[in-house]
Amino acid sequence: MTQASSRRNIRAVALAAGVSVSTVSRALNGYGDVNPETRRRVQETAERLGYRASHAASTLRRKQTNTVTFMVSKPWTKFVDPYFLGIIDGLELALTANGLDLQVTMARDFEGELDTIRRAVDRDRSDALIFARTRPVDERIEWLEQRSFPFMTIGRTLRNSHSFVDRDQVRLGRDAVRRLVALGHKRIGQLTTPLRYTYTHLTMQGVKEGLEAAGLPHDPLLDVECYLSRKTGEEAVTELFMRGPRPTALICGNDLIAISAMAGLRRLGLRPGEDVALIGCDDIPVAAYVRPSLTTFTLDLEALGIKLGQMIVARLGGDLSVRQELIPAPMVIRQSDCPGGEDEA
Amino acid sequence: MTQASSRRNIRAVALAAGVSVSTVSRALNGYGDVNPETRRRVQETAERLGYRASHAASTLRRKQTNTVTFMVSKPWTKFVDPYFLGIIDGLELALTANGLDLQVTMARDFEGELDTIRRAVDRDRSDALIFARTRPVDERIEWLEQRSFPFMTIGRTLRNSHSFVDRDQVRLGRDAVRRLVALGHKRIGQLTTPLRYTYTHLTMQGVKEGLEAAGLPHDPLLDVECYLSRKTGEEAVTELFMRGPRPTALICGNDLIAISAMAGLRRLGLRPGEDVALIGCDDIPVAAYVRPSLTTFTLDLEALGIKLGQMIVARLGGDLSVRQELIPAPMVIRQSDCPGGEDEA
DNA sequence: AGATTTCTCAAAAACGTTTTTGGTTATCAC
DNA sequence: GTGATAACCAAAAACGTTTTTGAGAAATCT
Repeated sequence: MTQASSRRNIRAVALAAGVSVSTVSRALNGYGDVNPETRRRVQETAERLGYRASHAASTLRRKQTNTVTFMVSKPWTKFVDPYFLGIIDGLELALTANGLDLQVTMARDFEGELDTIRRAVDRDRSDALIFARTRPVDERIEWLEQRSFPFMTIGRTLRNSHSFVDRDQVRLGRDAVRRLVALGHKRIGQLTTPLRYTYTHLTMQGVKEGLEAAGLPHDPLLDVECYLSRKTGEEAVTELFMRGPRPTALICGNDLIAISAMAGLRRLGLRPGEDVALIGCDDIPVAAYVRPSLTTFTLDLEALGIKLGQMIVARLGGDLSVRQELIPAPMVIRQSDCPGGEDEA
Repeated sequence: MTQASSRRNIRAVALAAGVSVSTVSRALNGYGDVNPETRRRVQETAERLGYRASHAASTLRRKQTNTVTFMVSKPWTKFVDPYFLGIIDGLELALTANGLDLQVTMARDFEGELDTIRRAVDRDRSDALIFARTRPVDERIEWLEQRSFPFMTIGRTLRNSHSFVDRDQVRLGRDAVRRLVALGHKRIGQLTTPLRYTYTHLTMQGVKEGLEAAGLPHDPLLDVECYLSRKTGEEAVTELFMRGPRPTALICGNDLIAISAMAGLRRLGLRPGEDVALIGCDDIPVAAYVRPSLTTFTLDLEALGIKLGQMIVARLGGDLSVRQELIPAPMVIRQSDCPGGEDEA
């Protein structure tokens, strides 16, 4: 009808190219059963008219959205951002290379996470889901496994029955201890990220293993959990140094904890990087510029994102195998990890 | 048919509730012409079956997606993340309160930006677009205006014919100068963000106005443009202090520039916050913890995001008026802006 | 009582694709 | 020359909604 040509839809293209609607579809989607010459004409016509297939209609008919959703939780938002965006970056690269769109969505709080997932899954808005900040027991994972909806996480759980990518936290913890022990430290404390997350426990496990390997005892009194919204490294240090035997070195759950801990040390009259050694994690942009510059662990976030994307692509391509990848996080040594421990001998 | 009840669609609900398909639709979407008792029964049935309307089908039929797209450009990614996520946070709040979904998408590079926009617009994937990092002449805006597709920006252009939200950069520049002048500084330099962006020019304009108001000359030799990926504050400071008359104070385009400039000053044997005053911008989390702690400008990002969301909601509700809002950025005074200028008298 | 309005809902059309089915023409083997 | 095969394409069904149209019943008015 006349409508067909006024709206910019597949019928308009068919009309203009002098073929049927189905031929246009096959031609543009690269299927067989279409003469090369016809295909060329159709493509040209579509180009000329500025036609692009409606995503909604196409999603409705095939039952796939060609979209992968990355869910970011608000509690994650404020402080660990570089972590987040670097991954997105690589992920997007791997997905678009395979004709998939990446979509980021956000959950306001922990309760909202499941809602957000439901909105994406039940309403057929995406083919697969990705999220991070996994917890030892994670109801999001249970929910998704139950409906066998494709998903992948950054981080592990206790059961680990699903596919994930994760930083090698245990090794990271061991490496930090080994470095500090080599520098002469004997009382090594931790300012940890929230215990709610699996990766905190894994790091702590690595630290414990490192201490054992060095023949040192693990004193739980030297560990403090930090919540960046409420308890910064500054406050944690104050608490830690007031309550008992003082550590000579601190392994910090992330760089912001480490940098704020420096401020706390100064308030106690201690010189970070001289009286007390510090090691951070994440290598945020300012880590190289603070004083003392921060020894920390870096991570190729884009590479992690790319790997993640490739796993998702394989999964959506029908590969149902469970893949679990650990990415090493190399230490970048700067100035905050000073020698220490002489005063104890 | 039997199919209708096996798939979880509107027909299944209609069947189970003993009403017609159209009644289910009207009942669930809150339209009139449906008996309260019937509506209750339908809602209950839908709930029981776990039914949610397919987004694709619903989008196809009404011609709206109920989705707003926020486009973030990769060049933005690496360094100014908190800025980005804070806004998203508020935006999402305002949108979901009005039944709209937020979707974030990413452009790999400057060329990719227009592609990304086209993908969202031409394929009917969203009802409105939001993006930041506007440039004085911005082809994205021209493209969207040409098709009168609803959009809103964070930041301005030269023409400013569209709706936007922006930080009051000019005032910010003036405030910084006023503060430094009051502290006795006479040679005030700038380490600016990339000149590609409008907001850089606006800040510089504010600085210029501030200098004029104080009766001080503006020496372009005191200004250096920084690209964080290549030229950090550290390198900019080195260049600046080698080439001529040295400033006694530096207004920095963002906090990371300021903090890396501190490192540059130290390399020259100067003490930041004592020999040279520094003012940053953005108030990133570490700003309070570096030494000297950084005087900078903060911004209620969530509030900005909320305002943005409300403007979008109004626009999609049919309000075509152009709205332009400037958000003040209060200065938070810490230690890096020391008195100065005595040695010049 | 008859006419008119209001209320409630069912039927069907439409949105723009993709995919299945089947038909026509050309090509080939015999 | 006939039958089979292959290549190409058109027609129509289907995806799951929303919205328009209109029909029947109940209530109200004259």
